[in-house]
Amino acid sequence: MSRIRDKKRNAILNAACEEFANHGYAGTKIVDIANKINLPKANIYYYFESKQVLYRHVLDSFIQPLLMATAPFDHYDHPAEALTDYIKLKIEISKNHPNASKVFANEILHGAPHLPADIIEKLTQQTTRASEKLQQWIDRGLMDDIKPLHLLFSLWASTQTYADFNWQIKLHLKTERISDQDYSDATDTLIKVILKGCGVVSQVAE
Amino acid sequence: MSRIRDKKRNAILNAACEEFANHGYAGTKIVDIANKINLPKANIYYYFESKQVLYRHVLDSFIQPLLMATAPFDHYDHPAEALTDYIKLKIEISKNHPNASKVFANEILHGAPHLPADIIEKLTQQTTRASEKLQQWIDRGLMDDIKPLHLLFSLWASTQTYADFNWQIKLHLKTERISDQDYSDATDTLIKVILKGCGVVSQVAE
DNA sequence: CTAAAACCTGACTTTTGGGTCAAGTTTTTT
DNA sequence: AAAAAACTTGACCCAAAAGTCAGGTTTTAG
Repeated sequence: MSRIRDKKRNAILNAACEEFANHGYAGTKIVDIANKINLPKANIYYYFESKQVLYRHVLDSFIQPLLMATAPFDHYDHPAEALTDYIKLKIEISKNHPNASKVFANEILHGAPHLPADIIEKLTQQTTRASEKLQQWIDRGLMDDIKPLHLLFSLWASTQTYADFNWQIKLHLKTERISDQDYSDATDTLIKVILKGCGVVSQVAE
Repeated sequence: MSRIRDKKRNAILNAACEEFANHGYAGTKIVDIANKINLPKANIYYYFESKQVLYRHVLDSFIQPLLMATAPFDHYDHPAEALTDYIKLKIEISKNHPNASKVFANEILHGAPHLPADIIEKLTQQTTRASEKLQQWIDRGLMDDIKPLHLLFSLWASTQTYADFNWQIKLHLKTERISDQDYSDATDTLIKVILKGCGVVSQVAE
């Protein structure tokens, strides 16, 4: 049974993701995706009926993991653990899936013109849940009285930036590639500042 | 002397900025910019010789204020004041110039393909200066030992997000327009979390 | 008032890039 | 081994969007 299909489709999706990440939807040419993996353009159209459809498949291919990032807010019942893990997870995603993050960022930046409604629905649900969890912790005195949504916006942006705006990060770190050490520094700095900044009580103290 | 020129060029630059912000460079059509201000397309070409040139002028028209955001790091010699003012200023910019911020964000997101070298140079200088200032304050014990660059990345991202990703902000705040109250909440939350998170000593205590 | 300069624009050309297709080759199935 | 199915691709088509221009109108300078 043809495994060629799966293999090729995957190669195309990967190349497409990179192109869409670097040039946006409108700025991406099918022929560039094709060239990147040494295929004639027509071959792309054998596997994906249109640019729109290809883009949708790219979105689908990574959207689930991205939406899963708020999981720590469900898994733990203490802000120290949850915030720590959330930051770690989000930085990890920025490190390992920068292109996916960029495509997603592009989408949001332009008002989500291609995001299917069910994805948007899930996005709001995740955020609402995380926000409610934070409010509970605030009410229980486990952290300072801080607007949960604004904290989430800040966390989201601060972690996302290592993928979305990695050009700038590299520029200022004066490096060609953001190193493991840099990601580690980013994670540590964020965890330190956010936990202390939110007045999260140490877990053992509970 | 013809003031028509200045007036029209300005109207075009504004319309162009909004279009470029919402659709990116490649996704923006000259005819849409023209329609937005009820001009025939050819009129745009009377004032700007090409799409590229128009885009450059849009960048030039707002880049100076954006680069000025780090001024508080030069004006003050204490992290409490400097960080507070920087956050206020950046949120103010996100509030008042969301389109400029978006165009800039798009540029960075895609690896700054159109940013002139001198702008990039200024950008790194500003960041370096702010970073050095932070390090001095850390050395003088005015705040915790935190990686200055990563703190700056976080601040930049957290404030920028209210312009760049305002679609998402609106979605989660369940509002059509981010209100003054929301911007105020954002500013307060950020100042509170960051100052405390960085262990910035209160100014009077010095 | 008039000539020059600046401005305006409908109709046009050119370029770009998404999408198609017919005529192949390769792989799979029986 | 032969038929069917899956895959491949060069050459093409076409719509959209960038860009041009000739011949007009309006504004400005003297």
